[in-house]
Amino acid sequence: MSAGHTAITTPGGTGAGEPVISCETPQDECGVRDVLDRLGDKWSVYVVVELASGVLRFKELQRRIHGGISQRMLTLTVRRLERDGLVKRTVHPTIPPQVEYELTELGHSLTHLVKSLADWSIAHRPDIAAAREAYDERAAQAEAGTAG
Amino acid sequence: MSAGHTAITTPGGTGAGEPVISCETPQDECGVRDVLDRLGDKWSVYVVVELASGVLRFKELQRRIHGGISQRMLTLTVRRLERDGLVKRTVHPTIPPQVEYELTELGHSLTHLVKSLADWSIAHRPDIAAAREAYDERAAQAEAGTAG
DNA sequence: CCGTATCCAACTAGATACTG
DNA sequence: CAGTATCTAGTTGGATACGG
Repeated sequence: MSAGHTAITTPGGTGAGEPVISCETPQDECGVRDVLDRLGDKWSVYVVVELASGVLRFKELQRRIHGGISQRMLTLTVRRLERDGLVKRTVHPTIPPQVEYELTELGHSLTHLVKSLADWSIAHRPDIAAAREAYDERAAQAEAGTAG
Repeated sequence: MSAGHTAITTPGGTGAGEPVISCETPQDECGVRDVLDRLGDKWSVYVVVELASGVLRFKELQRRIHGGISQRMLTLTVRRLERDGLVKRTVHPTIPPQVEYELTELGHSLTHLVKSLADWSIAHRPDIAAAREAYDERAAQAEAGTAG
């Protein structure tokens, strides 16, 4: 796991030991950008999550996500994931054609991260909601104060 | 850390114990979407990373990221982060004005996640690069085979 | 069934000019 | 210095029609 160009230090007196990400090439942000470019789009995470539980065919995958992903977007998404080696695509040359999707090992290793993300989100959702309310409140008041 | 509606199970014979994310409301993906909506844009992560090391003023922040974030985008980004309670904004009513940005506790707790993301990315970057090359190779060959 | 192609709407982001 | 406003370009995503 030799991280290479990532290091952790703890700033002054903040106490708890928050990680400070430092890298030789700050523009790359140590590669965080890479993962985010992969998962930051609208559907990739959904696909990974659904595939985490097993092999799925195209239509079935579409049905599960069915908050309503279009054929087009599902195709684009699985293609990208396949290209990145996160998803394996198996074509059975039957009639009608049958295509199965599953996570690769690499893809499975990602599910741990996704899990962390989910946990953090759930744990802090109330905090964020509160922060937003407070912010919007202040914004509204500032608006009122500025107007007139 | 009672996760609420996130659960881990291990599928059939895959072996290693990859997490399977399940939730009551699959459309929400257990809230993964939430974090990603926050970090998935082009600049948020950069800001969080830079702020992870300490307090920064607007201009300084812009300079550090300066792969080239515009004033506009930096403003929008820090505002969103502020609204979500990840960043604290302190205005010193001096002349010229001076505004300082720093991570809140909530923001700092996120840096751990970002770190994980970075680590994963760095660890698997070669795998992904290889997968891409292989994929593009295959695609090129398929192209050649189809043509003519 | 699985996918591609096309067209269109919405959003994100950059450049620039201007204000307090 | 910090921020807003405007205008424009690029990208993403959805609907639909069609092809293997």
